[in-house]
Amino acid sequence: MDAAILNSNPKKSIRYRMENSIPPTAAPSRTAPSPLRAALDRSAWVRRAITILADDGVDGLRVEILAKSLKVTKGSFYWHFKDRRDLLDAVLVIWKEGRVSDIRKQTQCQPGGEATALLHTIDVYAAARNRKGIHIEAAVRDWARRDAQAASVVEEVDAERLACACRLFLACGMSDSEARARSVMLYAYVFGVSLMRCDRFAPDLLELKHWIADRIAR
Amino acid sequence: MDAAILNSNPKKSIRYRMENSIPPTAAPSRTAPSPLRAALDRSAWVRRAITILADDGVDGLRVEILAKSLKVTKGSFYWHFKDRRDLLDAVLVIWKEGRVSDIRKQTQCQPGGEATALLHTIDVYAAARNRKGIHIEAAVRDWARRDAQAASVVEEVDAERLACACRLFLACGMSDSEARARSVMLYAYVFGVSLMRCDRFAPDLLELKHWIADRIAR
DNA sequence: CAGCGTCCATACGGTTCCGTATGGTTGGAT
DNA sequence: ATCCAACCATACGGAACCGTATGGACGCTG
Repeated sequence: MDAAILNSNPKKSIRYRMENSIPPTAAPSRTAPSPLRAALDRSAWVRRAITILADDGVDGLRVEILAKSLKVTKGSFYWHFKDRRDLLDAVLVIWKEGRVSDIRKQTQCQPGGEATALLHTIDVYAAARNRKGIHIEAAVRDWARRDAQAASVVEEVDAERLACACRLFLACGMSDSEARARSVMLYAYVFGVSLMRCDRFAPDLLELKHWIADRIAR
Repeated sequence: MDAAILNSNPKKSIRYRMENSIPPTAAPSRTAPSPLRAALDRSAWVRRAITILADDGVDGLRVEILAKSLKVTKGSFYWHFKDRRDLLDAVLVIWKEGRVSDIRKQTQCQPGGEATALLHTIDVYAAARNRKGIHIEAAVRDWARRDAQAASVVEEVDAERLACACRLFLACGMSDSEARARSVMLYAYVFGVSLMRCDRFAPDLLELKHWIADRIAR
């Protein structure tokens, strides 16, 4: 609701062939044709970029590396994107959309099922199985420490997640301040475990996590 | 081609200064010579390197940037360090020593004061006041995602911290598994809050933090 | 078939950074 | 006075990348 940043810019699909000042004249022609070798589109570049981001961080996300990863040259990249910054912004938009839709899906529940939905949310987000998502999350958060745009996106995602959790806590009958405190505790814990290396300290990590989740949610 | 023969210096294979962090206790006559412009030593380089690491991450820690930050050229750097990796290893050693000694200092207490020591530890580590330490922590942890050496150091630091907290919980009379679970929850929370941007969501963050700390430690 | 838009390859100049080679300066020991 | 070791500057080759310029292949359309 309060999302002030609406990304409804219709001119976002400008191709960057030349710096001619002529905007695309509507171009109401049909969708992408299908040549024999499937042409890459923006989303394919962004998807692969997110994979590289997860592995190597923002500073490791280089256009020539990315192009080589897609078996093309950067001549293709600069047709789809104005520059590297343009790619990074697109990555942030896609990541934000995915995180917002995901947290809404994870926290939706029937009336009365809020407590189990909370435990489910903690379980999903604190699980080590979704390693790629965790790596992306860590990379974006580290990126946000030095980039204002990334910081803004992280803040919006955090706000959405906190609001989703808070809604569940409130539905469980908690006070406003307790619901907010538990929400902060929930996500702080979830983000924290993804950073820690406690395998040696806690061989029974799964049981510990269940104990902790129970203590956060109830 | 035969220019090496003209050089009368027989040993020129190693130009950079050896020996890592152990101060030379031998060589009694060798005190610090004080030229007009104080010469840099390894620790000065490492200290400044950690500052840059906090701001720009590992990938932003470049030897030419670092040298310029110290008002010298990299010719000086390569006298003190074998290469960039040598500097990074030294950074890890110094960081680890500092974190281990710090957590031991924070968690030491008189018998009977374990509960307050726990609250104090949470308060110190979750406080946003030590911003530089948080940034270093985040940078090192992100670094550890792609570097085995850094990952090893992070693991050791985490193990030491978990052990320190666990000791306090055990002294409070908790069972072994509960003490370990609470330790994991404590540090996961502490690391997590340092990553979150919840100012907008929780204007009364201090009260929330106290509520959370009480719930973790008690 | 001629023309145009789409998508990609190639080539190039420029910047940043690494690591090495080598020379210069300084202060203390001999 | 001289020599040496500590410490730093300068210069260089090479690699990795960025962004631009330009042309080519290919399919669609008039």
